Amino acid sequence: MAGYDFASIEKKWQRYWDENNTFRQPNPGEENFADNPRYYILPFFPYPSGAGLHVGHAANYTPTDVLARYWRMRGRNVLYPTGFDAFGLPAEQYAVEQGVHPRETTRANIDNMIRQMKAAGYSYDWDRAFSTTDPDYYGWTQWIFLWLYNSWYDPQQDRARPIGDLIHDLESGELVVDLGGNVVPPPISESVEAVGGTPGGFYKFQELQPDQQRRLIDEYRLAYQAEVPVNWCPMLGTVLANEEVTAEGRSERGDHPVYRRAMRQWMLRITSYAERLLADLELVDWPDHIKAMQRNWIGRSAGAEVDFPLASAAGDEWFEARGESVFPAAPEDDVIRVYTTRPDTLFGATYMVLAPEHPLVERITTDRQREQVEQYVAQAVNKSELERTAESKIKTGVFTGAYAVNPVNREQIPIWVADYVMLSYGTGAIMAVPAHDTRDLEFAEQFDLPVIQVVQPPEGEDWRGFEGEGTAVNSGDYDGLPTPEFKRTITEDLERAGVGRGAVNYKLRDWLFSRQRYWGEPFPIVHCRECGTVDLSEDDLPLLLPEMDDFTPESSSDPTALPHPPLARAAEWVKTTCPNCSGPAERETNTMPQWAGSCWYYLRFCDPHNDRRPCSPKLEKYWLGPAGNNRSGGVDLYVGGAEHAVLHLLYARFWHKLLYDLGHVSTPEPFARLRNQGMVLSFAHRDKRGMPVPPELVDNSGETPVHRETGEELTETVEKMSKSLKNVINPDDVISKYGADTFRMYTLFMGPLESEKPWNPRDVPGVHRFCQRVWRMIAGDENGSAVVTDDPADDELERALHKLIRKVGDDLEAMKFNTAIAAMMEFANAVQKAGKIERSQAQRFMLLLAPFAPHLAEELWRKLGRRESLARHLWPEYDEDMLTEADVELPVQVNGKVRGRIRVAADADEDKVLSVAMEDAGVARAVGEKNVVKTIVVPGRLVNLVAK
RNA sequence: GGCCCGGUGGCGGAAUCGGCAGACGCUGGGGACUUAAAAUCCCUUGUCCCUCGGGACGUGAGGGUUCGAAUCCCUCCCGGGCCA
Repeated sequence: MAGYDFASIEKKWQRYWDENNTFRQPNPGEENFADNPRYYILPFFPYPSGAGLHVGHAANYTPTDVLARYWRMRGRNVLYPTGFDAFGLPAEQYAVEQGVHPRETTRANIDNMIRQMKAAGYSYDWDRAFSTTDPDYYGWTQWIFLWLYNSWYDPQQDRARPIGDLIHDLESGELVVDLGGNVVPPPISESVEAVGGTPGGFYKFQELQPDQQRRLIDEYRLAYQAEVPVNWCPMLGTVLANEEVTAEGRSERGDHPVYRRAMRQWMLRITSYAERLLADLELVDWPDHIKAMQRNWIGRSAGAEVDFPLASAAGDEWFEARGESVFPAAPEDDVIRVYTTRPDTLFGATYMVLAPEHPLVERITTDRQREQVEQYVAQAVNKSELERTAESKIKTGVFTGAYAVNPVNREQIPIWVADYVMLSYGTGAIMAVPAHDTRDLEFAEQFDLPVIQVVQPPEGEDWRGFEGEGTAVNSGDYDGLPTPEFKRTITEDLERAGVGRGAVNYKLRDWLFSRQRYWGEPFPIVHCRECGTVDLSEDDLPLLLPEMDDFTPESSSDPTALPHPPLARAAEWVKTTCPNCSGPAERETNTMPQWAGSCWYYLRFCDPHNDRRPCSPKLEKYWLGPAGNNRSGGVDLYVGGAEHAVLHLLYARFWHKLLYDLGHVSTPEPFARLRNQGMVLSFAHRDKRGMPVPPELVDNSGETPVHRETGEELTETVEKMSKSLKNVINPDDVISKYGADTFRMYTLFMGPLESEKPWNPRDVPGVHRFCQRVWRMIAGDENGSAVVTDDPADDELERALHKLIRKVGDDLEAMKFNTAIAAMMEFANAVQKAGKIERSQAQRFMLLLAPFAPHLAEELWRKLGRRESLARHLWPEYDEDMLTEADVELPVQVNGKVRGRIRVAADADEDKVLSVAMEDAGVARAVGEKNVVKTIVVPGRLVNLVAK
């Protein structure tokens, strides 16, 4: 009898699965497709790195693999793919460091990760795998970008539409252009006639010059170029997203200084979707905290926009004129527009603040203040947003010398410049109400500005700095109104007076979509001297990255250095002809950010080889349409780390909604159900000096861990795995020592999917022992023979097996892998005790074990006389009658404390149960001389007697 | 500061429609097998008291509701996450 040789068993079955395409899932319409209900389960695909797979990946891939295998055995068509998110800064930096082209490092890293995934027995459909760096894939990423570029958001229909529709509506006069350059429906005809033929303040599209027309259209595209303040990192030679910048204002990657600079960049108009991204969270089954983070990030607030005219420009005439017109779409040049969530505190506005980048700053600053203001602005713009919003008590700012008029009481208030106000939030200017806003109060105290109470807080609270709701005071006729009512009333009044209107604001900003790096998707865009920015046609995709020997970015320590994208050096590639006029033109040399490729990969997996579109509508409907419990449509189960709670998940939702609006997908949300796996931590040991000690030098045999060589006592902590702590667990090591099945089982047995838990090397052998025990049960070894028999089944064990079948199934569907394994261990212990297991019982047990320890289960299945793989064998059924027993044991409590146990028939009535309970010796002793005044019988659970 | 999640033996964790706290695994202790060890198997392992029958205490702390609370409510402490 051979022992449990996991290494050869696992290799054998991995080869078998590969050779037999066991996990290949045909699409509808393909050969061998069976018309079954689907299950689409997707782990976040990995970013291939030189370090390969770590146990954090396994915490995601193992549970999803178990479920994929389970649902296959439940007769579903399981779409269980993976791929690689391989463009971006980390891969490129790694390549630069290795001096190898990123294509090659990426390829090598992917190959290594595939090897590791196969070694862990993951049952992906490898036919569907791809990398975001494959031209066949990124061509379609570019294709989606073209749709972003060629679409606009129609607020009337509340959806994106082709840009051609906008042009059509403008040309036909269904839309006109107002003075502020906004596309609006034409004013109602009477008012047009009232001013005599030409609608005052509006242009027809045809009245604009061609280049004006082009600029207007460009302003409406969902992908557009704009001069925006960005995080410019000259050492990396690229701009960075906020999340790629640390709190200290340095690059996450490499820790280089990052500067705030205005630069012309590609942006995606995700803000158009803010409301729907928020509202549609209702449709999906996601963890509450992830939804909360998204809501937070979108940051919807309702309030009012209010115009404060400059004192120099505003007499009574200004207010009269406003009273007779409507609130303009854009404020005049001598008006400061603010956004506030608290219009009820307008009477407490004692000063105003402009963001340093606000265009008005330069114009309104008086000569006396100019030098000071300019100095201040110059230093403020280099600060990162994080530094500026950081909760520091010390506020900075400079008075401009100018004043504005508060529209509610016509009082003049000073205008300051301060960096605690962001240009990108609201209108870039605020009215400061120091009495009821902490930051305004800190600022006012710093600069000795007046503080006027306008909200009376509830009893017992200090009004100074009170930000909650209360009752109005010092607010003229509004005094006495509760905050919510005040807000409503004054918003209406402001609107009537033409100086304000209700407004909704979002913290969400448009998505900075360009990077000055080599390793990303090229933009399918050319710049033509005659035609301006021109998009490539679909037929020109994919636009391949040019071959470059030197792809390194231009690095500089000079904060004023200009970005030089590496692609700009590919002269041959850059030089092209304009698709529009055939004149000379240059290609766009920015590349897309790392997030682009992951925005739609879940869709491509449905139809990965399609060369005519990203995904056929038929396959999209089959794999992603509403089905069963999944009413919203989208991936049935998406599992990944919480660190992508906002960005990836928001970006992907945004792209999906665009594709939905344009009719390329049939549902509004991409991921119906989302779960986060918890982080895997690891024990770290340190000696007295605090130096990390690697695990092989730690002796755990005593009470406290000691150094194996020096005998020194070590401290033990649980921390994130890191090279510096020497506590990284390498899956390859675990698999070679214990096998993939043990590796998988331990990953699941550690604790619940969603909680963070430490990898404890001392616990792994426990799970391995279970695998050994199962092996011996069926195969036997030198220490004993197998206990499988063909004798008739033992009734008690049969009942235990039925309970196990139910338990494992229920736990899998609830994703409680750890308790499912515990139950299988209990069953194995019961078999051990019984000393035998009937063949069909052993077979059914193997089916239950198969999703968790597939190699072991396949091998033993075969040893039990089955010829075919069990990967698609039907999951065993349990019999409801086998779950109940004739007798039950009930604990009997006296005054809430267990004093005895009784055995009664499961269907015994209350009187019978009570009479048996009273006879129990322990119960009788506890009741003693007292009288039983109340009895509680919970059928099947317990008996409680209240004695006094 | 706000919001969310969590706190259970020596360790990871079970048990949450209120019903036997500590399943399962690890660790520790004892034993069997062995010349010995490994492997395997059996017993035991929350704390304290004990006349060995049992008893008291016990799920971060304190209070409450209830026949009964790890579970529900209130106050507080600690840890983690997100946002300010």
